Amino acid sequence: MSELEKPAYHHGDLRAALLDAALALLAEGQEPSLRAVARRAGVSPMAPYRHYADREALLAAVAVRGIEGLKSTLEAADADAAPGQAVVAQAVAYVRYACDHPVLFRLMFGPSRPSAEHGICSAAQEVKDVLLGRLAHEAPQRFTPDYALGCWALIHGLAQLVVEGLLAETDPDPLGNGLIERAVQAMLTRTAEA
Amino acid sequence: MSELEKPAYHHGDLRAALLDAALALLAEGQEPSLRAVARRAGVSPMAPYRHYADREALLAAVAVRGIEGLKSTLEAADADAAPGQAVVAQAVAYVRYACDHPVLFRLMFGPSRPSAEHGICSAAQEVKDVLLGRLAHEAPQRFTPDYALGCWALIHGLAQLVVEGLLAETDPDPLGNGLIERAVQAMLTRTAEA
DNA sequence: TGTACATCAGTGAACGCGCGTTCACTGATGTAC
DNA sequence: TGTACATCAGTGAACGCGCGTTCACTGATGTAC
Repeated sequence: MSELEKPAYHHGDLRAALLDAALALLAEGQEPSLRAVARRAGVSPMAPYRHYADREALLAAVAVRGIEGLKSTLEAADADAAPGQAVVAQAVAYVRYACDHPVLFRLMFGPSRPSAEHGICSAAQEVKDVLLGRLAHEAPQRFTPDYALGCWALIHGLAQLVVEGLLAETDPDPLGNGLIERAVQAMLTRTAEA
Repeated sequence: MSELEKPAYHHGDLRAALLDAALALLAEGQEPSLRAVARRAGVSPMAPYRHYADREALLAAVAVRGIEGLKSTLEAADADAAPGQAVVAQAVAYVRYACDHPVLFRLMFGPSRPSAEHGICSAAQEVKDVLLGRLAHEAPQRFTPDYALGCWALIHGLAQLVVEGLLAETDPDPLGNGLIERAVQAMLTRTAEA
């Protein structure tokens, strides 16, 4: 029918379509400006303002979606992991997610990330909880808030270093050659220092 | 004399002055665009092109200077640290440096960081070497490349999380209340897992 | 010591760009009677 | 069931902005003879 040919004046679910458009742009490595997102969604530059207060609000929604995606990825890795290997498996999944979606990853955790009122802070904390959830359950005696933060920082730092290419010169393929696993293993299996 | 009043047509050391101008802008939290840097240095928008090929080259020079600054800070912290506390002391110094210069820190390690040919990759690796230098010397048996990368990632990740405000909701002052020390300590003093 | 001239280091106007956002609008939808 | 009208969801032209970079230039410096 002509329903399919002529784009409806009323889009139906432009709100979601805008999010998808932004994610598509990010997947191509482009910064999702308001205009670019609207263009991608096949809509005039002003249309997004019906659904988002401004540029920041739209990007915040995208960032939250990215964090949801990371959480799902971590949960899947956690479910598939052998006993005692949950943290290492999730670390690899974390870094891979960052590498697969570098621009999105920066938006989620980087400087252009919109401010706290959009709930990104707590969404990020949930990432930490997912990361450490199984460990807290399996080995509660060694699980402390400080340790949890340390693990998150370790994994997040690895992801940052890899995604920004800071290891590229010495190590071109840290996911492929097992460097990530080994670095995490090395940090988790140290004996007491003092 | 009038030497001091009228700005010389030939600046003298515009190259260095441009770097200082960029750092001053960064210290104020502004992005140093080419035009803004020139403006700040009291010079026409085109003047920087005498000294830097383009925007990227100038920012790369700024980033390298930032990395030098971080290295000096780490070395000072290392020198002042009690035996066995070098890594923790340097972690605190690392995070503090990031908090003191958030925009510069992002430029050094973030998405806008110019690509590898400007030598930032290797400069970053030197940061790792400074971080782990004393440990390699004091306890060579536990020092491995994997462990070194893990330590760097841990500290770098903490700095990222703090500077981007991702801990702000649960922990408003992680440097003041010792959270950083405790998280690093917790990671370094674990007993073997398997 | 004086002069001609090449080179160096800056100026300043202008370009085209994409951006976020404003404004007044119009076509489509839904609801009350 | 039909109609009037409010509301909703989009359009499209225009704004002012700062940006990186181009171009042709000019004033200052240094060097060879």
